[in-house]
Amino acid sequence: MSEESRDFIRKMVASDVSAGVNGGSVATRFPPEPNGFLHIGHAKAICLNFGVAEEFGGTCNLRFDDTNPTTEDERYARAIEDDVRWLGFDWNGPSRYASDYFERLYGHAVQLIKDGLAYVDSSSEAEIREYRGTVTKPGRPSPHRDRPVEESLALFERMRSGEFEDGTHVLRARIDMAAPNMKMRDPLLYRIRHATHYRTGDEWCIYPMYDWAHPLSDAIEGITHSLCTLEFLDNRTLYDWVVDNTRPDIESGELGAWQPRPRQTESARLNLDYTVMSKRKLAELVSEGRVDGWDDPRMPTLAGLRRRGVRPEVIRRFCDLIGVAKADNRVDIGTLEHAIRDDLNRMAPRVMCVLRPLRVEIENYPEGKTEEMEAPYFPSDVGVEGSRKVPFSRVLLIERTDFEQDPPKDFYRLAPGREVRLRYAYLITCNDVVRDPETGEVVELRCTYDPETRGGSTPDGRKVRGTIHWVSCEESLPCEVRLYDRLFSEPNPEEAGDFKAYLNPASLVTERGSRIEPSVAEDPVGTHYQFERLGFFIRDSDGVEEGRLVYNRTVELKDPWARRQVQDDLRLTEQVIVKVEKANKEEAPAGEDTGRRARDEARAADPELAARFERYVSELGLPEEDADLLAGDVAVAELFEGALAVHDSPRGVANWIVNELLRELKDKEMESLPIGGKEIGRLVALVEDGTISGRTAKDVFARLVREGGDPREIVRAEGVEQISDPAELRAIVEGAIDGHPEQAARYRAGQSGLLGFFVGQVMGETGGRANPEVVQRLVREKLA
RNA sequence: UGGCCCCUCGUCUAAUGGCAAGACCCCGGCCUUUGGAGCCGGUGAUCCAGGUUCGAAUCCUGGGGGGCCAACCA
Repeated sequence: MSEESRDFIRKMVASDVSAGVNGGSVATRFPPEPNGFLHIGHAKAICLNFGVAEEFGGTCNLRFDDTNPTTEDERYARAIEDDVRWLGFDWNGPSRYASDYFERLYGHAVQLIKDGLAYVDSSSEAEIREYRGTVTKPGRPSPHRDRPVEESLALFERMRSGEFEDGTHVLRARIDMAAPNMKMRDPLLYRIRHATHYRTGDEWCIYPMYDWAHPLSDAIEGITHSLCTLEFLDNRTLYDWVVDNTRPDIESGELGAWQPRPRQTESARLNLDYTVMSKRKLAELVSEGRVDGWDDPRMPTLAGLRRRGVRPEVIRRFCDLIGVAKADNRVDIGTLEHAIRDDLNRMAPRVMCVLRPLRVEIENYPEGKTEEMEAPYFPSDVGVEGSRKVPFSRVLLIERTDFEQDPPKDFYRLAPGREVRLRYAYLITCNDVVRDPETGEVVELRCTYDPETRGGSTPDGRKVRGTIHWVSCEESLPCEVRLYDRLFSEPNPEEAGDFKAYLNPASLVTERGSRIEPSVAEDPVGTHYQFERLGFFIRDSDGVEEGRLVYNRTVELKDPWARRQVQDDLRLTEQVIVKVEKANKEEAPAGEDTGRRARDEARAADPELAARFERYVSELGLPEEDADLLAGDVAVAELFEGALAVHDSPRGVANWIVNELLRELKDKEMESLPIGGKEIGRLVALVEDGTISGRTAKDVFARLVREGGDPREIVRAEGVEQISDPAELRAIVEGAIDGHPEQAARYRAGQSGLLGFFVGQVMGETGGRANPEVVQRLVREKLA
């Protein structure tokens, strides 16, 4: 990961480390549920978790989140371990299992009941749903919500001992049935499930839910940074609740005293064009036989990608390329393909294979003669040494698509009367075309070769544009070639209804009559090749027992000619459409201002607030919008008036409160701020009388919010008074200009946006003390 | 009583309030015994409207658009 542009997670971890949070240690975890195979979306999570641990000298655990006995299986756990190792990562210590913590989790639950924070609910599933309310309707308390602690304790114990049927009781956290965040409406912690767990067998018949098991597992393992995907955002509040309401030693000690204290951070999951990433949907494709197992080369699973011929370093590189952020995304499959080609181009030896053979007889080449043509494994620009011999004889096979009876414009392969180069061999000219008398299909070409061009060179210097691949009819080996393409024909198959309706019928085309040069005969399964002019391929495990050769296409070569043939370049038309749509997009009608409505209601309920609003507009002359914000909340209004008491500048003070203070109040209460109106007033006064620059004021404000104090004192102590004297600034301005001659030239050439660049330089140089207006004038003068 | 998150070239990701950058894709050109690779160049973006500021992709307000949450799944 490059120094200069780190993603927001790495920035956060870096800042935690340097601030000494958790003693500066970093511990992450990758927590899959063993209920399916890992896919490339998991690879993104793996690269993130292991990558962060590596880069900050921390550790990363592998933990199986196996709290649902009905879906999980040992074979998935082993396959996941294999996949993580294959990707090139090694986890900290042994694999961990949430199921190893069942006893401890149970103990924490018992304590939670004792603390009055959980209860056994004996409602039915339907009742619980009913009582939970909806996103717009608050929930109602369950009739069992106030069950005595002893009763819940006894019931919970009996749940564990197996006395109850599935679904008869659950353990719930007692939080808030009316919480706007649905996750906080008394979430379920345990359910009864009489099922055999693949690890704990029949030892348990109650199983913890994700929201209970996950934060506690993190806390138990000493995880510092619990990284997950965006859909768990709402769960974070509950995550923190669990951590804050449990104790490391269960019964004694301080609530939430976990050390380190794990923090959850969410980032966007990966979506890839032309495939699906949901485990459920992938499982469906497998179970319905739409694909040939989890490792079908069309699957986005790591097992599938591996069999397709994608190397682990490619997947890591791909994860690097796509980055980590919070915006929903859908990554172009081309980015993956680029990474694959980039890798294979450098490591895959070139060989020749003819997919759909067309017979070519060289009429002037002696019958029975065979020559060995020397063919390098890599083109010179790759720089890898090595070569093999390719047998050449009178009867050859070339690609059917490399011949055209009536060649289109710019076609420079074989056609009647045309000459092409056979790669590493001779130049040949097509003299005659033999057709099937019945069907008229071309079955054979009659050609002559130029003996002077052995190896493909032209001693006379003539230019031959076309070079095609070939094999000897006699010496080549029969093989099967599987041409894989994207699984779906739609970029986003999940978008509309039944994703299976968009399965690409041509996602696998099998060529059974292909022929390959003999040099590959003994190569093991998993050998990568570039079949010249066709793409990258890998030898598949199928057929080895019978000695058959089977190859999977990993990815095609970039092929502008083929692209041109496929007239409708989808991406291009899509681009045009998007642009047109953008241009035609009408201004949407404005909706209701819900914030304003809330504040209007507050004023309707509080005549004094309403009076303030009126006064701000009529007496103070504030714009209605500002007055609305200032007089929408009593605390804000009082702070405003407190500021006015020390500095009577309604507009200036209002601007500072509206634009700066309101930001601080977004996730904080007014009471928690160490400053009041007086400080704001004094700060604004310092700006308005020119004592400090606006920029310095923001620094001072940030400090005020952090630690309080008197702005005047801070300014004096720090010596950050504004510098407005041109004489004092001139040297600094000149220094900035002389230090950046290139920018100066560009500015003089008309790039006036660079004015800000120079002002920024001077501001930085002076620690924000320079008067920017003066600086701006000086820069203009100097560069005029 | 709904809450929360997100919005930068076609795509993905950068950018202390101070030069909108990189990669993929696409388009030219050079080179070429792969219509590959490589090299050189190019097109192309801050969702919108107000506000704050000397200066806004970034801060404030509002609007628009997208996403997540109402499993005894994770």
